[in-house]
Amino acid sequence: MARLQNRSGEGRRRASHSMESVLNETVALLDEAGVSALTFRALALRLGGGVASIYWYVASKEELLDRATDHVIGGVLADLEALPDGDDPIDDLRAMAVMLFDAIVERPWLGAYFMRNTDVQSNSLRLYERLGRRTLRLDLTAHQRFHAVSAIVGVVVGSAVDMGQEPPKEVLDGAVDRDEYLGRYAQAWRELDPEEFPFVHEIVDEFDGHDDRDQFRSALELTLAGLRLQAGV
Amino acid sequence: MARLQNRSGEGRRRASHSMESVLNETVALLDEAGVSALTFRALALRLGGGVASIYWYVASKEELLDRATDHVIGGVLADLEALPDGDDPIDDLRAMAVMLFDAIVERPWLGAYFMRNTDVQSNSLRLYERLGRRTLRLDLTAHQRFHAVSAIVGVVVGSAVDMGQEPPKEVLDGAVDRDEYLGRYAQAWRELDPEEFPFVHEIVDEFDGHDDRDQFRSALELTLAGLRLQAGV
DNA sequence: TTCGTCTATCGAACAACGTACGATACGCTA
DNA sequence: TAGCGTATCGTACGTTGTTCGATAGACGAA
Repeated sequence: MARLQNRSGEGRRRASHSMESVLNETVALLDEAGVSALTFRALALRLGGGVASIYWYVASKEELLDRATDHVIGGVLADLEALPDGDDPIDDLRAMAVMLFDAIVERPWLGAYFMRNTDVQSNSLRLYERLGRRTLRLDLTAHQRFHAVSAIVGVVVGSAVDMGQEPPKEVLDGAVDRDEYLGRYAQAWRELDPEEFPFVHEIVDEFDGHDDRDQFRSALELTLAGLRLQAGV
Repeated sequence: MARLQNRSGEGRRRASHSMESVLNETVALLDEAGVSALTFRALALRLGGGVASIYWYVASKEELLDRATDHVIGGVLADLEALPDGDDPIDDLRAMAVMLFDAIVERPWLGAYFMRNTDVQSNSLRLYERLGRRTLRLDLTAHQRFHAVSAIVGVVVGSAVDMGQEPPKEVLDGAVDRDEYLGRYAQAWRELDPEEFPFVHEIVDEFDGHDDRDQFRSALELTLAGLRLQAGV
């Protein structure tokens, strides 16, 4: 039945893709509706082609995600390289970390895949290099340098993973906004026994309506302060 | 055909579960073979029952993972509460963070689910409270306190997420051990252009065969040093 | 006992997913 | 025109989370 439509002449055109278009549509899909929306079928639909075609460009979904991640990290890297070198390496590190974090805030799905496989993600490796290079002017051992950069990346990723969790669908639908969602948790916390949860009560107002960027900045500041101490600058 | 076996009299006994046994087998499955091995069918097999029975205890896989996580966090919490209060709150915080981290090292799957939903994960909330309470004796604002505890949890989770990634199956099978796996990456890095990747070359020997615990401890130390500075103690 | 009700279990089916396979269209060179 | 490498696609397979309706067992009321 349906086969008759495929006779040729009148039949549906074959789609024509490219690595670029595949990655772009993958990223668009991830941006619009999160990781759970990225399926080979949905992606094929967007590309106007068949499901199996995608496998010509990518061997698995894992590789698709790695490549999509590296694709957008490439953009972040370009922005990062446009950043001028300042006098203070630690200030530079902060600026870079904030930039990376902002990119992940814009695309929360990044957090889960960033830096997962530097074979495929060559831009991630370049970004790691870029970060680390700023530590070369600090008075540290190679050991300390390695750990310092890992710590900074850890702060970024750690904060980002928190936010990378797909919010409940009520929030995704827009039926409930983020502040109200946070507020519900805050309310539940407020109803806890103050004797048993003194700390939670102390900070519940801070938690309610808090900004993820502030939280990240504070964590980063602590790490950088520690690093500054270690480097003696 | 197969239906004849189910006549009764000679038929298979009905299984009898409990929330405890469901969670225990879930944890056992996760411990033995990782998140990808946790399927309702595999779990049902272990429990000696049917697949649908699990849904009497849990509404979804997500809830199963949340409850399983909270189940083991309960144990960690007990260990944490056995820890004596020292003179220095920051030393106490370090001890607690290390304890939590060690628990996640033992069960890498924990990292991905810990603290995801404090509705279900009441033990995680208690653990958060326990951590935060140590900051009450520091000279900080509520704002700073909130961020400090978030930062510490962030360091733990951030380090743990790195390690929580399921290793390639060659490592899981035991065909390749972790050091050799790290070594391959190190080798690939060593073959990069030293002009283009000076930092990667500087730290490749540190990366090769590095201990995740060291890496975590260093990151934690930086954060705690920053916190100590902030609190002025 | 007999009935009904509440708890718990289970087989079977469903839709959606990642993936494999074989067929085939298209553009090029010989 | 024939052949070949590139690229596309319909289709099917096995596995997954989840749903549904049936039903077994325990226990108190009649």
